[in-house]
Amino acid sequence: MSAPHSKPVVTRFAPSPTGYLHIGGGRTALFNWLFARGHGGTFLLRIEDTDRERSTPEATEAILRGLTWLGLDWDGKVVSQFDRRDRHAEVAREMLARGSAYKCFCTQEEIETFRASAKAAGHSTLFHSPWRDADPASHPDAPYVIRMKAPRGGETVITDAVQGSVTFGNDQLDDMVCLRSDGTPTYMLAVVVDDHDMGVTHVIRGDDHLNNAARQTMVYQAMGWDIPVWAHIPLIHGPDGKKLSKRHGAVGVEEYQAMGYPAAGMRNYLTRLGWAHGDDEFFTDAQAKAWFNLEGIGRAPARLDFKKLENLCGQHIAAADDAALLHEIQAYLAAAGHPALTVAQNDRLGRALYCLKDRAKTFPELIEKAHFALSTRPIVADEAAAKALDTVSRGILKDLTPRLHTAIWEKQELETILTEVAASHGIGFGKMAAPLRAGLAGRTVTPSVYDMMLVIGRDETIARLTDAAA
RNA sequence: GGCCCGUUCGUCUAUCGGUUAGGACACCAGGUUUUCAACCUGGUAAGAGGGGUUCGACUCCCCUACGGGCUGCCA
Repeated sequence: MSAPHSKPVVTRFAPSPTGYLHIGGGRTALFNWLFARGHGGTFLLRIEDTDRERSTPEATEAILRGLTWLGLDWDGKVVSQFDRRDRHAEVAREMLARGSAYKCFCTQEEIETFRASAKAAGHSTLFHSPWRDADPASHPDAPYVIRMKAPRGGETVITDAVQGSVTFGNDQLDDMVCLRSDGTPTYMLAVVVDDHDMGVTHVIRGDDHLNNAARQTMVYQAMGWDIPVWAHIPLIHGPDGKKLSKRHGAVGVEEYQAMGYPAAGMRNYLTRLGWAHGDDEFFTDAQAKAWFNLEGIGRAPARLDFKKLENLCGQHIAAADDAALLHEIQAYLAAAGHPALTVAQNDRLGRALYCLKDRAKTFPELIEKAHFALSTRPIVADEAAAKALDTVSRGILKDLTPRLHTAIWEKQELETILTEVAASHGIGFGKMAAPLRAGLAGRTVTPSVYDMMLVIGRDETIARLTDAAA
């Protein structure tokens, strides 16, 4: 870490709106959010839309939706980088006035030609503009870009909270373009101006920007601005260790919602991926905020492990508050394109959650096990369940139903009755559970038969069992 | 090509010169059980390779290998 910052923490997430919110971007946002929230700081959101060709409002919407689903709330208004282009141009001119930048009249064709031949000859492709030290009197009346006048000798050192001290020889850094020939700013300039103007104290971003940090440092120095604390975090890789791409399956954050992972589980998993706090694996948001620090971030890229994600999600579902869980399930259903629950289904699912949430790792799994609560008569047994409803079993059910009419509808009593009925037929309760499941749920995989009976109630239980026994 | 970063069980990681290298997920075996899930017990499994420095290296330095990133008037 560099000099201690006594200023309040300000972090930001700055995606470019060229597609959905990538899972790696989601984690970057999460880290920034956790760091800000854990330090009583501010978390800002800036859309880097200076590339007009590739930026779309749809992508911005998708990114906002992804962040919202993940539960990452930002402070203040979303900043559009493009809206700040006049300010960026102003800074470029200021650099020009200070002599730390210059006008370059080379055309893109010239530069491309140079790079192609340099590459072919095996030389460095760093471009050295002949206009760097040209007399302004010789400037033609033609389009130009404003380039940073980067120091030629010496080295630039960046101090990174994750990567440590990283040194770049200045001969490796060329005079980057700050203002394009059409007057629009480049990312390299805009990111520095915006981070400065927005008061960003900690830049936590992917380590694909590590090299850029050296270039950006030069802009800070040229303008005499304070350099933020850098924290370049490794990218997330696919299960095979390769760069995460579409062929690995889900890359967009919203896909994870559609697959039925609870947001709290995603946050926990993503936080733990590439960051550690001793041996802690399962933790709440409050704990994550309190514990998260830059020192705990690893330096190697981490691979996505869906098994572990599921395990953590299962724990979060089990720990969730019923009402909140119900809301999230409804949102999942909508995101996955499933029909919404009816009022009756919603009511019964809400009452069934207590016996469902301990046995599901994802929402699809929970919904599957909630089949008994979401269905109405007649309950149609699936193939496996139907096998449990043979003649003998139906006879037992017929024997059972009359006794349920007068039973006290609570677990203890039901247990007593079912055990007695089973015993009277010379079988253990285990043998009786299968036909009960088939009759009550039409499935072989369900919650406890007692829980199902309690959730759907006496009348429905008797009706379903009577149906099954017929 | 040049520059930069990385490398501990299959996976995520702990360790910040001295540990029988720990935990979690996954996996295997056994137990429990009302299906599933859960739970209990036990087990397999790691410092990329090679040089140094040191009384002592996973830990510090160098080289190699492998992986990744940057090298744009993209971000």
